[in-house]
Amino acid sequence: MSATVLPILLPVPLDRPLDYRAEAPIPVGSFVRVALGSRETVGVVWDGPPSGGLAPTRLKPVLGKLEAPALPEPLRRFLEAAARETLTPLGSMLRLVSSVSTALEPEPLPLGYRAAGGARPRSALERRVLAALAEAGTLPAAQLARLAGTSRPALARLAEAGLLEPVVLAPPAEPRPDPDRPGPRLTAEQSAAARTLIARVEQGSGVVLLEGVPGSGKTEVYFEAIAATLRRGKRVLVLLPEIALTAQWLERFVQRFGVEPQLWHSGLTASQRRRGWRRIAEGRAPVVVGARSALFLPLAELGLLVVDEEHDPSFKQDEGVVYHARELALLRARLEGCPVVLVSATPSLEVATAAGAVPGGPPARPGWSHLVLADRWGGAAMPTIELVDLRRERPPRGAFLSPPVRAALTATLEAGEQALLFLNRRGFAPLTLCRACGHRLRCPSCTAWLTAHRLRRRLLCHHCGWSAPEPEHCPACGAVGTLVASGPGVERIAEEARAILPGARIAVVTSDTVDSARAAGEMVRAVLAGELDLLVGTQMLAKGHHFPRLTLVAVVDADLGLGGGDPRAAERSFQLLQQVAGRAGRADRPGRVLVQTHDPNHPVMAALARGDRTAFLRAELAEREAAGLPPFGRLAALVVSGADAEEVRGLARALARAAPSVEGVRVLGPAPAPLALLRGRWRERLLVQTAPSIDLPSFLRGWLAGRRLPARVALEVDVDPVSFL
DNA sequence: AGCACGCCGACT
DNA sequence: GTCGGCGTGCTC
Repeated sequence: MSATVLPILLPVPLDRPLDYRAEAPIPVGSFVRVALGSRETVGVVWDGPPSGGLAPTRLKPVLGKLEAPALPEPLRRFLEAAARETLTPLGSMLRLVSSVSTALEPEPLPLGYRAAGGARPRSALERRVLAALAEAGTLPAAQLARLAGTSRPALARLAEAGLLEPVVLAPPAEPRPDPDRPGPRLTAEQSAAARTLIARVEQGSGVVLLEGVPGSGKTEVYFEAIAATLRRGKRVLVLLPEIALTAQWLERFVQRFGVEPQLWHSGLTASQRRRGWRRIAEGRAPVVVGARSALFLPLAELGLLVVDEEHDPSFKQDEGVVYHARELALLRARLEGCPVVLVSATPSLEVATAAGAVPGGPPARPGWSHLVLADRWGGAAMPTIELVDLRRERPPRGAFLSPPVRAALTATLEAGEQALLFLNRRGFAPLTLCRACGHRLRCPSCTAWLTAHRLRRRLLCHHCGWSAPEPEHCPACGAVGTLVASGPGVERIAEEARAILPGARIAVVTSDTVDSARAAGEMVRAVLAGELDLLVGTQMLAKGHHFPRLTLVAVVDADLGLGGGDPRAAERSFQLLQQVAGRAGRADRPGRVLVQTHDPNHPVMAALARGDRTAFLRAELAEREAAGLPPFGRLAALVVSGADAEEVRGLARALARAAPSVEGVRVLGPAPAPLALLRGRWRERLLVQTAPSIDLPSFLRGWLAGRRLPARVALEVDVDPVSFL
């Protein structure tokens, strides 16, 4: 009797597998049920020797193997590498893979019936049932019940009585995407780009930046790479920012491939997730399209990974397991042995640099290349961008729209066209203060002002969700009627626009007013149908949609995203403003973009006005190089947080003192984090800046190893932070 | 992540 | 006198 000892990885925050005992060996990668403490959980048989920390006789037994395909080897290696890179316990990574626990049991196969041998009907019902079966032979239960005018329980009774014989049916046929359906005719430029991508697919490696303005056909070009992958019998994973998973994208996919891809995003119901996960694990989904969490799906035989809207900040997951889906996509592709296509109209500085896409910047990294689609389909012109200097073109007292913007709005609506006012700030006003005593209303559990929301008549904290009705008197001095809203939010801009444009049909578009896929679809429909004249919205409006009648975009406060000491602020701001500008004039009508700023000489504004993205990237890159910031080095942010401010400060300081002194590593801080108080917890932040020669995750592990903080104090490590908030 | 174990306040 | 708060630590 030879019992086997197996290392089993569990979906709990442990950084190694635990040993269990089994009667017989179980293949590596298998999903198994085991006891953990007093509960039962599902783990995965891991590679390598058992840890041997406990004598085999003291080990708990494996309770059973689940009927699910084994976790493929490249995915296991990926989880290990991703855990190392993000300083996350390996077990926490597994949790991201198998969050759908019920999916681990196979779906019941559909039940059907056929007539039992020598069956004789003894009633009207039985005659109808047998008649229905006479032609087809075997029918699915639901269909038979319908045809015979009865119910499924009734059929079950007939089977019990021996009249019917239950049959396990084959699963319904799944239509597969057809790579050989004719796609749209590609231009010479697009075909050339598609051929390059196909060559990467055939070679099974490489990273390609596919850059092109909106409407240049990027999607159709990478569809050809998807087709080539399918012809080779391999699978495809496409990552998109959550909101870009639109009906429009799916429509184009269906047009090209004849069927819908397998979707994966947070909006799926539990049963859709279960079925989808199962399909993917069993290799029945050749193309999976999803948001960042799709990166952890158990696809095998991956032949191509696409990250569309590569620059989008929402690829960064910053709660729970902190990771950047684009960076981890590159890692997974390397371990799977497949190429990656990164797609964007406004590539991130990191990607542009690595792909050698910044003129005057460093050459492409080995294996990276850059493709540009320069032409807009149908020859639509890019809009012109004009700066409005707010120091000269002053808005009226208490208002935020300057005379040129007011005039342009009026003219656009009079011409029967549509306009968009962009301000990346929800609510009515970002601050409420007391005219009598100067008191400012702040969140009780964050270092943040409360935002006034007039539509809901409440004050909200945008950081923790705290909210309260608008008070009637000042909480500090008690004066009544002295509280005034200060500064602009989209609701206030809409109010101002209503005064300028009497009778105009105006919609406020933010996550408060458009909070579901259905609401978004309805908004898009209303704009396309010409039922709206003016949209006032946040970054929600910055991307994706094609509004042919929209010819004017005005940016209310272009300076908003700058400042704040974030090294990526300029880049992000430029990207966002460029994306917003791209909403104007997409069909045959020329677009006009007005950008209100207090600082027209700021490099971001100057580059926008000149339409000179290259010069901007080059200047930004030079600054990053001088400062040793990414992509010329790496950053990590460590945030210590807890309810006791003094304790948090002390621990953060002790952590900084314990940092090993290494050439090429700078540890800055601690300093109060930008939100020094968040959800009632005080936060101190340390920044780690390393030279390219340093392995940042290893340095962090060496530093933090064995350092224990009391459980009431948390340490969050963010490797390669995107935002510094 | 759960879950049990352990040491200090308001109750049948 | 106990029930239970959550702070702390372990899980093969």
